[in-house]
Amino acid sequence: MKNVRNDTASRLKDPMEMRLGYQLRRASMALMSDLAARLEPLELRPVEATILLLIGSNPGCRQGEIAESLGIKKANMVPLMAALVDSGLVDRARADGRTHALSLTARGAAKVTALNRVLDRHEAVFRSALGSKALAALLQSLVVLRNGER
Amino acid sequence: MKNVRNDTASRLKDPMEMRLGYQLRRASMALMSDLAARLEPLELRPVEATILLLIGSNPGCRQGEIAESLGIKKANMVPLMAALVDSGLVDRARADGRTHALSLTARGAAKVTALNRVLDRHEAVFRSALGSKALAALLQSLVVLRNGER
DNA sequence: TATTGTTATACTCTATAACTATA
DNA sequence: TATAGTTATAGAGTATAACAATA
Repeated sequence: MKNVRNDTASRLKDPMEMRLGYQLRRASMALMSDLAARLEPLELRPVEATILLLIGSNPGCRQGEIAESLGIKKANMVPLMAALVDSGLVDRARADGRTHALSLTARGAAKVTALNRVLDRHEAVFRSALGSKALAALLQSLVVLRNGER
Repeated sequence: MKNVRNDTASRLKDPMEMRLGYQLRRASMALMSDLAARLEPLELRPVEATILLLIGSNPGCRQGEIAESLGIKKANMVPLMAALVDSGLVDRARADGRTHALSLTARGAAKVTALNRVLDRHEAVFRSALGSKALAALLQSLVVLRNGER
């Protein structure tokens, strides 16, 4: 016997069980950690993956637009984008004197193809755990939470 | 006119719109940021708040149990707990030579009371945006995602 | 010998202010 | 004068390894 207080496994009583924000965060962490592990073979982190997807869907976009869309400060985009350009996945073409038009290179596009396959497999696990009805309701609720916050 | 591509506000097309993990993370961030702002008057960060709640519900628990329950490495609990003890919210009583029994001080208990009021107000905003049926389904789905991850 | 808490440390993420060069 | 991108930097958050005291 390991513990006096509790035969099963000394689990603490959890007062956050009914707290929406807490459960949301823990669920999000579970998915993020699964995703990060699955992206490792592609040598991508989750942020880099979302940036590539965004550029792929919006060729010619600016760095600041991506930052705004992802909720990242523009200052923090600099090293992220530099890494993607350096590894030959993103092309940065001068648009005017202060803006760059971003697009995927051939290697970047191939990476996005592989990436989407990984994402599909990643999501399949969790989608099937929910069922399609609960899944649709969940996605809907998440949008409400994200937009109705203030 | 600000932009050539899009009259409205130059919003990028969002390929992550249907991605569960992404929406989960963004919704979680929205709630976390609202919560952090509401906790500021109490001089608590979200982590500290959850630690206080956990100690309040599990008087006599060990530091390592809290770390495990919250998914925090025990090494990172040290400065967190030290701060809570230093500010007079948590009492650390020697249990045996290597463990401490944690409990709330009177000030800590009062803080938790105020904290629960803040949490209730915080959640009310988001709960009412969803409706009680969607809310119950959401909480259920979050638990499934968190436990069925592997 | 395994466990609890600790130290030291490094790496990532995030936030702010100030700068440049262009528009 | 405002904007896009950049630099530098500071603060959180998180991860690992190694250690002391104790069980």
